[in-house]
Amino acid sequence: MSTLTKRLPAQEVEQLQLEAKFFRGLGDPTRLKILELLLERERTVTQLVEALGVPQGRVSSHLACLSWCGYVTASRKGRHRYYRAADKRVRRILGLARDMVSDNAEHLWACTRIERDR
Amino acid sequence: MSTLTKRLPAQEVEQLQLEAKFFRGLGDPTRLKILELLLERERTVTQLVEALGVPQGRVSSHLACLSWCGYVTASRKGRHRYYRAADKRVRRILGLARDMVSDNAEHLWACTRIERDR
DNA sequence: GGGTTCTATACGCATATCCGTATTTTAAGT
DNA sequence: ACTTAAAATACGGATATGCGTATAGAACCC
Repeated sequence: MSTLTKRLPAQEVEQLQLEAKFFRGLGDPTRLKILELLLERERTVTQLVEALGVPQGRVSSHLACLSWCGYVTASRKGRHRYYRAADKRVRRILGLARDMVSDNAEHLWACTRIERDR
Repeated sequence: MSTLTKRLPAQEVEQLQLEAKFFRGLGDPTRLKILELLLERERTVTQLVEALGVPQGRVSSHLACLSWCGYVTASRKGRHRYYRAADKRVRRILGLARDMVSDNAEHLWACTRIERDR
């Protein structure tokens, strides 16, 4: 349980937890790359595996995560399952982040305090 | 080392790691609340401690993290140190996220796959 | 039904990250 | 210089999360 409930209404804390979870959905390089690829065009799991060189099971897991968070949607076509970026807002968020990161790259790179490298 | 280097140039992987780290900076409810408070107006650590009911050391740690990531800036005034949100883009990112989350709250809430509750 | 292809899930391990508590550092005020 | 308020950092413990590997499920074809 979050310590925040000490001062904030439970409902607001829940909302904050959801948003935090949402952002953690973007907190992994592989998921970011997947999203980038899906912003170009829809793709199957197998195509992503090929493009990324990451084991299939892991790609599926990451897609599940992205899907729960609402970043991607999927549809079946025959034997395959096509994934695509869910929303224009996904592109906007990634764009803003990329902007801010490039304004701040060295600084961010040096950060070893709470977030370590991965 | 990320498995991504198997297919992607090291430089691109570094960029993705930075962006992921950047988003993880927003992946905590307390930090989100701090940002929200700092979007209203600048505040000192002590004021944030009071508003949040969170121990001072932890607030400082979270601020350090937010600062490394470029979400907040600080300046001294007398004995105090005032923190403020760094950038209009911070507000935009949080706004977009809040939108997407509210469109997807139940779904996101139910996600227990990769991201668990905290 | 059996086989094949594509995708999703499970499990154990290693590490990242958050928390509680205590301590150190910084700088203002006297 | 000494005191004190304000803020930053340190450390151990607990949990979350990503990875590797293996396995299960689903849809299609014969």
